[in-house]
Amino acid sequence: MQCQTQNSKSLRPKKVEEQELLLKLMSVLRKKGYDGSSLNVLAEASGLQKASLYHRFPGGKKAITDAVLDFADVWVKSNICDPLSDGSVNPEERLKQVIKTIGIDLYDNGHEMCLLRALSMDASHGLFGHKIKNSMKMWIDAFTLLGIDFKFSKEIAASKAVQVLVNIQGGLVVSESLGSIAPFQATLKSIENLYKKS
Amino acid sequence: MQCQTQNSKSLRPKKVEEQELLLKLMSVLRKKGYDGSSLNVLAEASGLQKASLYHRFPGGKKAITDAVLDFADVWVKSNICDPLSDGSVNPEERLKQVIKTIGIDLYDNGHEMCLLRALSMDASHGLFGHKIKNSMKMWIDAFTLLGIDFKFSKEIAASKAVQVLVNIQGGLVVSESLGSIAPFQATLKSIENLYKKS
DNA sequence: GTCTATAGTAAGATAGAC
DNA sequence: GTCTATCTTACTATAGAC
Repeated sequence: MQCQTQNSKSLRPKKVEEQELLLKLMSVLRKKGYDGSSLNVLAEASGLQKASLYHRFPGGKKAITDAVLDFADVWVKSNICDPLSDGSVNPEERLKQVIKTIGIDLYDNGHEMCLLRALSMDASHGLFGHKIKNSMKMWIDAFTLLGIDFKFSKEIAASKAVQVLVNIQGGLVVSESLGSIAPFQATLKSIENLYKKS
Repeated sequence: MQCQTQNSKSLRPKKVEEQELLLKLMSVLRKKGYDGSSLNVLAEASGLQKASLYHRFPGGKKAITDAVLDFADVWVKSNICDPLSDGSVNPEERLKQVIKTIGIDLYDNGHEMCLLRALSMDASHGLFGHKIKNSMKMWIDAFTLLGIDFKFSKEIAASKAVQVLVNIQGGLVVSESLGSIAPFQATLKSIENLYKKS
């Protein structure tokens, strides 16, 4: 996910960095969804012109969204999934840290939307349904492994993992609808309780 | 919500019933969201031409969506909120029946989307945010009253009501992402457990 | 109340200069 | 690699006949 090809000389128009470009494009897709993210909007947000976006992503809007989905997957794997199964930390601490990452870095305390949900409407679900499903599975598998480390059975761990995702997604939707981050915050708290041994 | 004005004579082109018209329009908005619901699509789904839709809804797409949101509110009030506070039935039975209504009639076992969520993206949130907030509050207030009938404190009842909405919304999102109704079904079950006294 | 036809605008996408 | 300019299509919205 770094810039691999930088022309050695003649850097007049200066290539926009892939990573920050994808971040800007992702920001638009999260807010506006697929149908609402026109190339005009994507171009303005990225600082490039439409034709430049087509040069970077010859497949147009679909290719942009594919790249953003892959970029998000890499981020989630390294910031959520991998920390969740880091054997050098105890499960309680892992969960606590990851919930913090989810709340702050990923969703900005409930102010940011979920990319997968933003792409869940008819048109984009048809185009990216398979990737969305795999990304969601990645989350659930990671939390299932955590549940097993908590000594829950495989079945209980899988059930709790689904509940985690339901709580995150539902908390985001309700918070946005009400215009208050309180439901999302309460929901993150309740996820910790899901794994409390009692 | 019935047809109030039917021309006594000369019913050549036959007016399309308001109720079934709104149902067809709502179906499109739920699936495709605001940006994805073009007037061409809305016209085709409704069986009317674009110009006829403008005649019925002079404000265009925004007016259509406003009418659909009002229509949905009436449905939810009479099929969800009112039954939840029906004093002639005990709270346990009320909850059971309403969960059945939510699961089957409203969301078709998790196959149908939530209208409020479908309208939650940037553009439509800006236009209908106030109505979305009020509709969501209506749900929460109704479940809060139910919790009070269950003898929970006002605060606990309000907290449980939010959890109900979080579970419904989250269950729908996760079910759609995974392409399986199981998470939504499990989520509805867990709502009943929220009100189990023990 | 519904229709066909059309105006005006914004969309996705490409060609070619620098 | 980025840009301006342009093509074609789809969109919102309106005019006017039946």
